[in-house]
Amino acid sequence: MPVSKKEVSPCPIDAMLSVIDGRWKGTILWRLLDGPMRTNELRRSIPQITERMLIRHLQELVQDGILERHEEKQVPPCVRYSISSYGMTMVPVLEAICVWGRRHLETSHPSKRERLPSIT
Amino acid sequence: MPVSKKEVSPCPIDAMLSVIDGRWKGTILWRLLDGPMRTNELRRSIPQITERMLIRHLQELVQDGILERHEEKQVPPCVRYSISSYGMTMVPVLEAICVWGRRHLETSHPSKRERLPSIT
DNA sequence: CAGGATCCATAACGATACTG
DNA sequence: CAGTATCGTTATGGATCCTG
Repeated sequence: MPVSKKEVSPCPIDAMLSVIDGRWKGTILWRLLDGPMRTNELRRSIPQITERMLIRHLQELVQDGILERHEEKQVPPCVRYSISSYGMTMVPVLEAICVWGRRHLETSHPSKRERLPSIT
Repeated sequence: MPVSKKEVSPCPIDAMLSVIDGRWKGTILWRLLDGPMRTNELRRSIPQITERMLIRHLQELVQDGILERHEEKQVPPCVRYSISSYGMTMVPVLEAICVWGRRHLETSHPSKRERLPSIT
């Protein structure tokens, strides 16, 4: 087991996790995989999320370059969020995560001590 | 955009995140990708981690079936952790995460407001 | 409708001392 | 060496009210 660059570099797993981590980010991305959505549309589609957390997470995802925010100047405001082209590079990984996650859900493992289910 | 089963099932992304989520789990798994390690060995390889969190995370990962704990009965104790065969099913996904994470680190995105670097 | 501002609860994490 | 126990801190998320 050779000394790898692990010795000196930050953990890339964490690098990605830091982007998709947050109580609802996984769910938000999951929803946006189907296409752009408006803020309220997203909110309704994730019943348990609060206004605050939705906005917060959306902003962070935008900051990280994963999402794009399209605002149509008008009253009342109309904002649409979509996965950016950079965010798209993450999609295959997200899908792999989905696949494993789905199997894990079925595998009905003893300890599901967590955040699930996020959508009921 | 058809109505998918998303309407009724928990989010599979979260399902997987719930397993690898935790301040140091990503890093721990990342290290174990190279092979089994002893508790203290792991600890030394992740300087900033505290005893408590290491043990906690290891236990959770074992509970979730991702890790295996091999204890050799002797004094002083010798415990080795390794990725279980179930955990192995997750490895390709972890690797995909690593690949994206590495690119993301290089992409030097503006907001790296997070947990990084976890290994200095 | 989108989102800012406040206030609060608590889960997650960290430091440290201790035990078989 | 591996793991417990206790305690303090802080980050995260939640509830609510408010505004252009």
